[in-house]
Amino acid sequence: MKSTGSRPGGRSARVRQAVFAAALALLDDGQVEPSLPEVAERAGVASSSLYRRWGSWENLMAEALLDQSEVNIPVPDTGALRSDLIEFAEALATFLAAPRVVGLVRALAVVERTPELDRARTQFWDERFRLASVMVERGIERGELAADTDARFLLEMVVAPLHLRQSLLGGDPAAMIHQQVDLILNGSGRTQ
Amino acid sequence: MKSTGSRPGGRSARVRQAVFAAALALLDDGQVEPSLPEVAERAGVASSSLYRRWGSWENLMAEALLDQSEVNIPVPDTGALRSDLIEFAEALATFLAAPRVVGLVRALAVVERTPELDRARTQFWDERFRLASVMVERGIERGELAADTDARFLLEMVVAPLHLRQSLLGGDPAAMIHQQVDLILNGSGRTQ
DNA sequence: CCACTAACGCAATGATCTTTGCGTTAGAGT
DNA sequence: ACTCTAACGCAAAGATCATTGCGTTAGTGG
Repeated sequence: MKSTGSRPGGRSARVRQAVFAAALALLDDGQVEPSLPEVAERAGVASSSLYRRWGSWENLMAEALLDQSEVNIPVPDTGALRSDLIEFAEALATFLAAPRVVGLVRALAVVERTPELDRARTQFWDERFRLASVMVERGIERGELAADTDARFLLEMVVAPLHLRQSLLGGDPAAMIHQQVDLILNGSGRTQ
Repeated sequence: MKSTGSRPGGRSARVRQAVFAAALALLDDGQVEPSLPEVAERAGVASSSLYRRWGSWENLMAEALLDQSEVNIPVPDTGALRSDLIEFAEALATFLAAPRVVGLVRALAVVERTPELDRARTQFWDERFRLASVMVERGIERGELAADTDARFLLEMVVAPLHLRQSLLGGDPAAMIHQQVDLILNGSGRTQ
């Protein structure tokens, strides 16, 4: 049979990668929301292909996001939870200020809410929180936190203020990291 | 003399209000970033007037934001800081889910950063945190918090996770409000 | 009440985006 | 190797955005 399946191999894959690379490169150049024709030209493909495939910049970004897994913060292991969280938060603050990441986050915030995209976004964030959770787990093993500590919640408390400042308030996210981590650890019913 | 001054009265003021109302109405309809012609048509004015006056959707939003002060969360006074913060956070969570607010927040997050907009945004947030600070001040007066408590920081810790879930993560912001407030108060070196 | 003019509306223009038909190309299946 | 077809490129057509010149309107100041 000829199959009814899609065709993700070969040429399509090359176009896909070229487009993602071009899109991210435009973000790096400071472009906040490039048009599809701009992306197409930079990628060396026809803009009609982009319109047919993604339809909009937001949809393209959402896919590029899930594709490029280089969107990661290194998880430190300094031997103590407090310094781990501070180091992680500082790396995150720097990371969030990069043009590419600003563009990604904006796109994520604006993209149309479809069931597929919701699943993609959930998967994206779950994965990142899962990676960061090892810091909390090590903290629990060292006895710095109660065994039933909600790692996801704790990490949300760490990253949320950084995101808020970066995307809305506009201040310096890094300025309050120590204050934050101290508050969170102090309030997390630490055992020591 | 004939003066060189501007002319903010009468007709101009009517156009201004009509445009702001139309812009917010479009946000209510789910439009994230309406074009100036769209706003103009809804407002019943010529689009050329919008281009001359504001030049872009971003500039228009900045002015509309500062003009429409109806963007406020009622500040509760229940007699205890914990219940004040919980009530406030729950109202905020509901508020953030309203289409108009989703639009405003998205617009604020997506808008290009110009010096004017930075000032407008800073003023906007300063004013809102100032209003909410009375909760913290009353808490200090009641002896629930240390006198040198950083009200702005504490409030950022309250609102940040709600914003994060609403605009990025996608979960239910209200689900963790108690957990949040307990953590924050517990970690704020409360005196009781 | 009259003169002045900032701000407006209208309409033409050019730029850019978006859609669409059609022929072509290059992987996929046999 | 050969066939099939999804996805692509090209280019035309239409839609929308953005700019600009010019006449008109309605507050402003005397």
